[in-house]
Amino acid sequence: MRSPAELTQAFRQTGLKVTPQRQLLFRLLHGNTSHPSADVLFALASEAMPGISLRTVYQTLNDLATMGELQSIDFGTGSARFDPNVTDHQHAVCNECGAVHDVHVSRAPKMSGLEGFDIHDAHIVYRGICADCAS
Amino acid sequence: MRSPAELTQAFRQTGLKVTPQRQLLFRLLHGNTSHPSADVLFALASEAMPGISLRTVYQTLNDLATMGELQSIDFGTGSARFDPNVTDHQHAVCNECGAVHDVHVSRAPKMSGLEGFDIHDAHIVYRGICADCAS
DNA sequence: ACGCAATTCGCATCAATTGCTAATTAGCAA
DNA sequence: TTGCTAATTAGCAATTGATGCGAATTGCGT
Repeated sequence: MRSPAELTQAFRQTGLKVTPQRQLLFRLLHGNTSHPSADVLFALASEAMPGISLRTVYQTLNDLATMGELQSIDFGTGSARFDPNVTDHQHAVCNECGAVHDVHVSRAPKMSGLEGFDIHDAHIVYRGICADCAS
Repeated sequence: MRSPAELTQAFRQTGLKVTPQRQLLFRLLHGNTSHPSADVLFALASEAMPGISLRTVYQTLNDLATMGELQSIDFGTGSARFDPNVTDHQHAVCNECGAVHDVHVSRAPKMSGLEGFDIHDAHIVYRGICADCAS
């Protein structure tokens, strides 16, 4: 995801308006590696801006996802997680605390057993116990 | 997942009863590689047994999952998919028709960038266009 | 500063799944 | 075979994450 300043330009160029609510979400998401859910972002946003609507949080997240500025990922944890890191990477999910960490793999593994499938992308999810929960 | 006959034994040994509804689901699931949702299974079951409850389908699927006879997988398609194949394999999901295919990878790729994470398992989801939809 | 289209926000709605419970039934034992 | 008892069924209510809707508000180009 680009910086709040760059997003402001991008939104206006697309015909979208830049409201205080959106600016706040830009700031909360930029450089955020915690893979927050909409609920968590709503809680964070509410601290800085009491009265902001959960509906607006969803709206802005969807706009950002549509623009390719962040990706919405379903880890099966009940609610979607949002990741402003759209570069090539994978995820490790802790079975204990639910935290999602960014990881990298050398290269995408080849699959076999299916002819003629045109692969667009591959997502890998590692599950286990993170360092914090192991101690 | 084991055969309907073997499951019958396993259920009784666990103190669970083997009802006609469950026997039907055993048959519908055994050897099934279509990764059906609860809804689809309910539709199939309803053909053979009109009046069967969706609640019962969920109940039996949960029982089977608890016993390790099948796995419930969330591909982010809105509803859980059920896979009676519990051997080591991965999945390819068609972005066009939503079909889920079983695939295999030579070995799980090593991840880097996260120290002290104890990996229990890794799931890989390939997304793209299947052979049928490409033509 | 104006005007219009975009946005906000609260509420209703939706879809997938689970909770609850009265009526039924499987399966063991006599 | 019969009876007993705990498990199961089925229908409906409830729950949760997310979206549709619409009136009031507000960005922002002119």
